[in-house]
Amino acid sequence: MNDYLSIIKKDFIVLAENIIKKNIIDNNFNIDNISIDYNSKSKKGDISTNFLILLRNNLIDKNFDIQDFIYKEIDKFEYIERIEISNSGFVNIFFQTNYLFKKLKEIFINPLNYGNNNNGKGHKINIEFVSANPTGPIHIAHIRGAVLGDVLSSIYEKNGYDVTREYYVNDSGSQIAILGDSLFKRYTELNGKKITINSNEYPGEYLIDIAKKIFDKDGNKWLDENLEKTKKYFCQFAVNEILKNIKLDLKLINIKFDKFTNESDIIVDNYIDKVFNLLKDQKLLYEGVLDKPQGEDQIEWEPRKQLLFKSSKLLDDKDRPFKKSNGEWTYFANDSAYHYNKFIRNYKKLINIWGADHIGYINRMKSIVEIISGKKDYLYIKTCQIVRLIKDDNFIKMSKREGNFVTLKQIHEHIGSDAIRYFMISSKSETPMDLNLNKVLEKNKDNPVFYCQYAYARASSVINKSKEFDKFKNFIDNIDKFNISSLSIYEWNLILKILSWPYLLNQTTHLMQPHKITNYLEDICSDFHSFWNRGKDNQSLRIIDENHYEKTLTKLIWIDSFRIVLKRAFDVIGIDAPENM
RNA sequence: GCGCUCUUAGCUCAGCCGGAUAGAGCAUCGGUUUUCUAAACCGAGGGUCGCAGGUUCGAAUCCUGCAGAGCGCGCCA
Repeated sequence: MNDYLSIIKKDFIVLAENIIKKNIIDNNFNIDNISIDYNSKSKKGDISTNFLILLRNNLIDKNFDIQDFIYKEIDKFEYIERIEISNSGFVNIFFQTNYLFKKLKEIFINPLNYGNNNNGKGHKINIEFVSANPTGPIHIAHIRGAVLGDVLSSIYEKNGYDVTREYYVNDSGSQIAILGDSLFKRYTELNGKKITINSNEYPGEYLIDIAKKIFDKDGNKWLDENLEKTKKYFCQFAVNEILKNIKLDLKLINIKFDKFTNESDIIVDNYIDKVFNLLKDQKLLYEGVLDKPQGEDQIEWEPRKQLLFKSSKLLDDKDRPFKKSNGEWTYFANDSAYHYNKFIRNYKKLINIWGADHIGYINRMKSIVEIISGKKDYLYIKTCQIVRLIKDDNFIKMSKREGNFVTLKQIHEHIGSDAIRYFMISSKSETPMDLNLNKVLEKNKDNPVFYCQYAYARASSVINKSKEFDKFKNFIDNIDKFNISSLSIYEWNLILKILSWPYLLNQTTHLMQPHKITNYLEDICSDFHSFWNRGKDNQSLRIIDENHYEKTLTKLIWIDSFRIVLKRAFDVIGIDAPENM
């Protein structure tokens, strides 16, 4: 990475290593603690660093004049204009403006890839997300994980990883059997029978539509068929239809998966035996009885002997059942088999996105993947807290029992793809989110999606305006005729932020926190709107000035690079970059 | 009871592998349009960073305890 922040950080590390070699500081000095602060409000320079404070604290000879030493060393950095050292020891760094503008020009070498890097070196990683049971449509509880997984995937791609977006289809087990039964009931209803849907069955009206398809195709033929054959048929038909609709719904917000893995295939291919043997060899399985859980409604609990996984030896707080007391594998056992399957597909790393209701499941899964892979942090699990919808100042009430979840399709019809995608990643996924459906539709600065897209449209309008003048038409061809003396402090501030995009993108990936991107967007767009309005009072701050070619050219260069960065950020989030609004 | 996650301005949230005076938007109040998009901008007020200790040059950030909220806790997935 050769953005200005990565470069200076690297140079500081080299400098620190030299200082260590010269026996000026002791071994307690930790290079990782060097901060490069480019975005704090309190900073006094272009960037600031705690470098000197750290050095001071680790001096071997307390009388050594480290400050003077640093002044002299940093003087050798050709891209630094000057530094100022605060009383507390922060080093405030000012860059050479020529250097910064040179960096700005580099953006145009390959604008579509600006900010991308190859840290991933083509390594394969697997990101599994959504994986909603194919028993009903995608709804509000799935959306946050869906967008998060997709955005994380695209971030990893831009960091040079080969990403597989994967969906695990739970197409087996008792819930699917119940689904098949519910569908069959709807089918008999179409054939004139009166039905009642039990509380554990699926009441959703989508099953009526699916039943109609079978009825249109086969008439009443299934009423008298062999029961086992019928059950199997209705299960499969239901899963296929529902999955088809899930795919269509996800497509509405531009989410596509590279791979769907069926639980039934994992079972058929017997991966579970492999995991079973692995655990047996390591003596991590035993027949035992779990303690009574302490929840409220555990009245019917009675002790039962079953096969347990000794997950408490690893990361978990208690052991977990691997087989049911009737000898069947538990869901956890099947899921372990699935993770084994992912492991042998040679991924460098697995990432799972889970809803908050699975938090209690994390440690057992990480434990077993540790056994499977032999690596400590092979599996990373990112969790999403719930989203509550607010409309007209009230929470929209949802009940699983009544099946009245707000579906993705409904939300999409209401607010559209851009708003869904933007808002779903705009806060830290581990924090519960309230989404106000009225606010996200507003076309004003209350709505950050609009606010950022509007900045893009404004910047585009200048670029388009410039094309009305022959001399500015192909300004990029004359990129070397710039004159940076015409730039204001507001513009330098924006240029610094534009140039921090590659660093930010890399940091976002490292921390797996896409909301950093929306924060960045709102920050840089706010500065842009602010600058724009200054041009109303101060003619010299306006971009296009027919009579001053070099000045206009220079401004067009930075404003076009601003557009490039916004476009890259929009691209990662997956929202539109409109030139007109 | 145990585990995990969360608690920052009236509201919604950033900031968290320790760093300078804790930031933004909304809401409230007051200003700015003959101009490249005012769907915008500028300014003001607003804080015991849940509480209490600890670690240190320095804590919203790390550790411990406590309180509150959410999720979960054997044959559901």
